[in-house]
Amino acid sequence: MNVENTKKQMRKGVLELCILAIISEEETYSTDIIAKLKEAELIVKEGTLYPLLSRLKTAGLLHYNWRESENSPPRKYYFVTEEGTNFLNNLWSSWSQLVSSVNLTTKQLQTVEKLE
Amino acid sequence: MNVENTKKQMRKGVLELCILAIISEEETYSTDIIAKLKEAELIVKEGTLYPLLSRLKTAGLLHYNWRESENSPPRKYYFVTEEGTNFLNNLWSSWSQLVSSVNLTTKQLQTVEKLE
DNA sequence: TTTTAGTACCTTGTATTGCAAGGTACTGTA
DNA sequence: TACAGTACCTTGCAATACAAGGTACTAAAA
Repeated sequence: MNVENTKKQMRKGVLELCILAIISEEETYSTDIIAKLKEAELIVKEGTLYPLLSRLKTAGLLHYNWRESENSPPRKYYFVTEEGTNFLNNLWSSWSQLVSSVNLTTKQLQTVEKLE
Repeated sequence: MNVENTKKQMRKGVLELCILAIISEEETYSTDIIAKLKEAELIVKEGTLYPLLSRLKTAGLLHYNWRESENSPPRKYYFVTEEGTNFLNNLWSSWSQLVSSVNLTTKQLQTVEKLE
């Protein structure tokens, strides 16, 4: 049992929220999504992102348009459907509730942190 | 793809943090742990908790003492080892970082929330 | 023309974990 | 002796992050 591993596990389900949030802000494509996640210090690999986008697409939460680009192959620009927006809102409230639950169970830790 | 399911996925790894935090606050046993999680609106089933406690025990992060109890079978009272305390601190900082990453990627959503 | 570098797309298989569903065993009471 | 309540545990499944591999397009260099 090691921290790095648990760190990965903690992200399960959360990436969906982040990726939907990013796409809902602006139509975008995979490499750019990875870059934006990286800015927020969330390192996501292609092998993670592509299957995730496919799942969201299949579930009708995302759609995409092909767009040409200079000096590179065409890109899939994703956007969030109405259904996707609802889902995103639900995810957000689930996440908010999880954060508040964790805050309650880790009160002690937070106190220690403040004392330092 | 449904919200309930993703909600479960979001808990992966987080339960370790919460359970270690609860035990670190006070020696306690499984049924009581479940009750405390429930207070924080985290519904955890026995089939989740027992394997988790076993893993943490095997990894040397937890130990336990048997204690008699009135009107019921003996209980395993768990406590966090020194190694477990280190691990807990690492989990806490991973969690804090995840929260801050999610906050960054979902800025838009939070703004919407405030406007309501 | 051929090769290389960069970008963009995708798939397969593995490890991990939450949980449903089932079970055993101890205590005190009816 | 039977039952209810508590406490413990196991097996098998579903879901997801990711390592590791691959294809295909563009443009510039050899």
